[in-house]
Amino acid sequence: MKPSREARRIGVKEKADHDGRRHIILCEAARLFTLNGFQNTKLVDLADRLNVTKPTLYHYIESKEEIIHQVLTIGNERNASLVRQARDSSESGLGKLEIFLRGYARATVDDFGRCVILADPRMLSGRLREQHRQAYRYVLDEIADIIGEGIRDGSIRDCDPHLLTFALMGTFNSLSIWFHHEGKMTVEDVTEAFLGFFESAMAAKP
Amino acid sequence: MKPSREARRIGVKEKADHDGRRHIILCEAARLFTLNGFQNTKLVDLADRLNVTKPTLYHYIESKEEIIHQVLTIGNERNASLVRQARDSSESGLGKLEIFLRGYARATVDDFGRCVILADPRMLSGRLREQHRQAYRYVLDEIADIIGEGIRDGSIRDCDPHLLTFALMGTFNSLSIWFHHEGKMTVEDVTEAFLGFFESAMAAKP
DNA sequence: GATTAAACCTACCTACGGGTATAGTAGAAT
DNA sequence: ATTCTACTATACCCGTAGGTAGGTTTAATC
Repeated sequence: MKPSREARRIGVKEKADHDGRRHIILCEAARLFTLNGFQNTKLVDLADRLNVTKPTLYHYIESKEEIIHQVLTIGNERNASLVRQARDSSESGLGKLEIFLRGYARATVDDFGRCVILADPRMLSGRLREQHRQAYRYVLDEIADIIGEGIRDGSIRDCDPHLLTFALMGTFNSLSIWFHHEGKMTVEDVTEAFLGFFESAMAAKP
Repeated sequence: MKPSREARRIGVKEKADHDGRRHIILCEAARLFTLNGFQNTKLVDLADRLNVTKPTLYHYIESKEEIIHQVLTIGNERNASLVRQARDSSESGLGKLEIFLRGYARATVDDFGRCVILADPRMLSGRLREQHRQAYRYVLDEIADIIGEGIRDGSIRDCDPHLLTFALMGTFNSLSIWFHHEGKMTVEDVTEAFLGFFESAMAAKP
């Protein structure tokens, strides 16, 4: 007497092909990771959320580590794309930096962005850890480059570009910890306030 | 035929009474936690580092969770003490804020300080998590208070105290991730640079 | 309506790591 | 010497969670 499996096969979700479902899994994983942390998120939890059992997950993914890695890759990719978008604009260094930061702030408060910031890379082993480290590093270096450009073109006050990068990223990354969409401030509000705080660091002295 | 236990009982370390040894355990734990992460630090690793076996550890501590909690408590205590120290000085709001931040920067790059920032409180369960949350929160609220005081006494530019707190703490907390004592800059160097970045946020407009 | 491939499930294996039961030793006090 | 306490080790338990073997359902296709 099978328990009347009426609407089975809903599983990972009605519509969507293999890759589509795989992506749904990653989204839900990112959500759970930010919600409960990586180590606290069991594969069964993930499966449950998708109305599926664990082995079904393994139809779409190779291992838990792969899920984490994929989530981080998606996040890193987007950050990299934001950085390119800023860099390829025809603004001054300062302008590019602001373009990036406004995009980054928004990215930082969604599930993938949060994972990138909150994930402890030591969770990953060997090759994957190195891969993530490089992707993360790439963004930081590009920002430092943009800042350097701003210093040269006179739009940003002279300073150590890497230090300013760390300071800015530190501030904006903190969003992923304390910012919640239910609050009274929007990400945009906070972003403008943050940019204001760094006014003197970023605006060149006459 | 016992394996010639020459200098045994060295264990947790020659000199030091019970509480002393307990503290040594916590120090080494903090070191390993910052080095390898919490979840990646096995109790056996900790025991090994102290030339002791796991059961010996349990002579001094109740559980792994207790170790983590104690480490966090030590870190939180020190931060609280820094905050009080700043608050009880007779400086302006801005002066107090700077006193705190200079102390905090130094605290942030040692093992206990790093644990406080890098630890995922979700690791702790129930009461302990709440306790840590409150201790952490206390520091943030006090800083916001100090900033508020600075705004009122005219030493700090008008702004949302909580937002400035998040921005500052975000920047300084990032130290615990990327700062290494082997680098060419000292914490003090970085601190002054960071304070410079926030100059316009913190210096009141005339 | 039989065939097939993708999707899915039940039931299991296994490693790992926190924690313990138990027993033994060192040294101080009696 | 005996005994007591603090300390340490060996050997084990056991829950948990990642991962798998192998069979079943679904739905599209012939």
